[in-house]
Amino acid sequence: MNAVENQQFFSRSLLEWYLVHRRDLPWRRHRNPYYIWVSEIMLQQTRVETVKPYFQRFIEKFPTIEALADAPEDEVLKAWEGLGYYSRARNLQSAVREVKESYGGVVPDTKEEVSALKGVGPYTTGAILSIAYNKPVPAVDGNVMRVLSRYFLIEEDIMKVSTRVRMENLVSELFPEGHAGDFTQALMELGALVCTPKSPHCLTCPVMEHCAGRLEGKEESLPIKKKAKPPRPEARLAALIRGSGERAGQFLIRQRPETGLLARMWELPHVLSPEPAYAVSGGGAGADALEAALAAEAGLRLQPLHWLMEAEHTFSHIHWNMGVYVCELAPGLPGAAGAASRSAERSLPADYVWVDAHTWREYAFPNVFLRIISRYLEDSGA
DNA sequence: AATACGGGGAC
DNA sequence: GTCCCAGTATT
Repeated sequence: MNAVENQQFFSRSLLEWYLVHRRDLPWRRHRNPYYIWVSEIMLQQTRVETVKPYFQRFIEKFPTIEALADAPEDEVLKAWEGLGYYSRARNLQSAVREVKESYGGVVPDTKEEVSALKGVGPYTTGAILSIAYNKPVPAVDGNVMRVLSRYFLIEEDIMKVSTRVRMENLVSELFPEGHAGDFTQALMELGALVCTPKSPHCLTCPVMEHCAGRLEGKEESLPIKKKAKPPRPEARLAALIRGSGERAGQFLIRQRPETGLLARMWELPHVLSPEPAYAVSGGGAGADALEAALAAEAGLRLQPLHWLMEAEHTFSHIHWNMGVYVCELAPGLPGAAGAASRSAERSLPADYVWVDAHTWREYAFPNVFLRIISRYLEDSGA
């Protein structure tokens, strides 16, 4: 069998297999380019099972490009809460607004236009054009790299751009005439269901007999991928600042800046700590450090009351070890008991807001703060 | 080419 | 604990 015959065998077998084994996924029920687009953004670095409920809720809340374009950003972030990589949500809304303004609300169908949209890179460009418009534009993700590296025995580091480009060229040759969308999904579906990262199910694979990786006994060691750097540790101290007097039952949250980590998400006030929480472990040293740092940073005069908990949270590049104290504001300051509280309200930094056991849920928090606040409210019997 | 950017599920 | 997942933007 020559190379061309091998490619034809691969494409035809894979396509046939897909038409039988394709999963019934929410975004596969219609050929709505907006649905495809939303699902592809959500699926970046995120598993299908995680995305399903988010996708359903998101489409219910923002059924059309128009609806998403006109929504407040806060609501979009809230709908994304817990999914991670929140710039995806903000870029998606920004791009949807662009489609509304420049393309009359219709997702464009050329490579140039689609790939120019915010948050849409080479993979998502191919996914939208092939799945929504059945155009033969390659969509090479982790699944596709794994499948191709095994079947065609490609032993290049898949982290390298040059490898992804080689895979894209390969997929372009492999597209079966008139079936671009199904073929794109077939490649990913095989990677998700059969050609899995560990213990691939080769015996049920439709192209096993000509898989070069398996014939060489290398199916478990492919694809080749350089190890990622471990996240750097970062110790932090957080304050659950509860109100007293007429602010009883409330606590203080703040919104993160426009850019960087967890941009525009809400959180409890927290600061970098010289010592990890396990060294502080609820002692006065941590409370003192927190009080001093938050005074310097936000002008808040804290009165730490007691230790709440330790919280660990790992991002891809940072590991937070966070010690959390329950605090109040020193008397005479906003939220504290005392006559001056009304007029002193202005001295709260602009990005700080009081919430209570119900209203806090309207704000979008990263997971680690959802855990901390939930624990606090349980403990306080709210 | 390297790094920033979340979170969770499978082993 | 480790891996890595339907990646993109920025430097």
